[in-house]
Amino acid sequence: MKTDLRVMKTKEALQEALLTLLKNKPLELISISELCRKAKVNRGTFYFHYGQIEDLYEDYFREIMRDLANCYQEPYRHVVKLKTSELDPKTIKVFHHIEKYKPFYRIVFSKNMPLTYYYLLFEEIKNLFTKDREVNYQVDNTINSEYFSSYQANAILGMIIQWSMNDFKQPASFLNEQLVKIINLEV
Amino acid sequence: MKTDLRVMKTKEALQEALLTLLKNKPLELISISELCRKAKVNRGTFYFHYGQIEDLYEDYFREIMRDLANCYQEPYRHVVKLKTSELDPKTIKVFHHIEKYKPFYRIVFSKNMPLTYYYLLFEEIKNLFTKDREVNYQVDNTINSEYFSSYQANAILGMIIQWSMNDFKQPASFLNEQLVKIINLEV
DNA sequence: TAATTTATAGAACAGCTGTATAATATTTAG
DNA sequence: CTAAATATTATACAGCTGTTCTATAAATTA
Repeated sequence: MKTDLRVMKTKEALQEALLTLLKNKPLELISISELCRKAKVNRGTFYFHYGQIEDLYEDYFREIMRDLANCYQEPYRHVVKLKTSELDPKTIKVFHHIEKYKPFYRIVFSKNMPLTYYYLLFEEIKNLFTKDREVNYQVDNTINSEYFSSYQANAILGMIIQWSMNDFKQPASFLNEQLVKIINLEV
Repeated sequence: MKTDLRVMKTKEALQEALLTLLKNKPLELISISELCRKAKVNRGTFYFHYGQIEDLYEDYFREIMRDLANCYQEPYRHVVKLKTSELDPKTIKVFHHIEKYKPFYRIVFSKNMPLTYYYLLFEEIKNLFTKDREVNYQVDNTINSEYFSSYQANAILGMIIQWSMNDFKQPASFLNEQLVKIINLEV
């Protein structure tokens, strides 16, 4: 029981229409009606597959998340045991990933976007931290690892939020340097 | 030129109607029409003052932010020079503040809420960190203080996000302990 | 290929949105 | 207290939303 060809065709049409419309206006200003007109898909059909435009956007989102996962794994391909103090800024690729998909993240971090996307991003980065810790080192076992990952992941997201507020003006390399300095800071 | 009495009356009516409606359904399900019917205010009048329901909600929001500011300042009333390693978990009050306004924050952190509120919270906490640093200690001056504050503020928000995902089950004191442990962790 | 399943189109409906205008009521300022 | 300023109401309108229904087209399966 494979995916129905009709469904694929419909979804592709909607995807493409969305990306086209996104070139001219932000996500929150695109109506379902407009999208369907553009895609030549009946509005009822849209509702058959999705609930809101955001759900459609999510497909695109997940694709980019895959790229993020790859980017983040990067440092571990070079160094076996990771000590932050010797971590080369260049080996962290998260900020470069963001820079690469700048127009996309501009949307994700815009004020009107629902928290959903932020949470997806959060979960993605959190998982990477959790995985990292399992592989590379142990911490004080009275520390709850769920909260620890959340702390770390969102700290980085904090820098990214700030970066987006600065309209991504600084180069990714600058963010990297700052991150390494902050992590190595004695408290 | 004081605030027009009519305006005050209208805004109060809308505020009250909103809080009433919020008892039965989440913010995103409350329509402007419904709100105005409840408040006995003309829909046009609503648009005269606000753009969306969220703008109305923001008044309420700012009130709670004031409480947060007070809570956070708390530790500095006891200790003059703050060293995290000796910071008593009990002296940090942020988590208690969240716990106190649990129903409110449940809304703020729900998936459909726009990022706006998150950003307001973020700015609030960030400012407190910035102020703290100005008063209490200096850091490596090659570290950009804007990004450093963002890192720290959002790290705490990360724990709060996780907490909200756990439906605020753990007591605030647990979050406090975890935070102190994490901060004092040698990297 | 034929029968069955399932996606899509088209149309209709009540309710919401955002905007605009004119008439009216309330408030403020002189 | 009066005149000017301004907030509120009532009404209307085009367009969007979410849902439901029937007929039709397309794909899967046996």
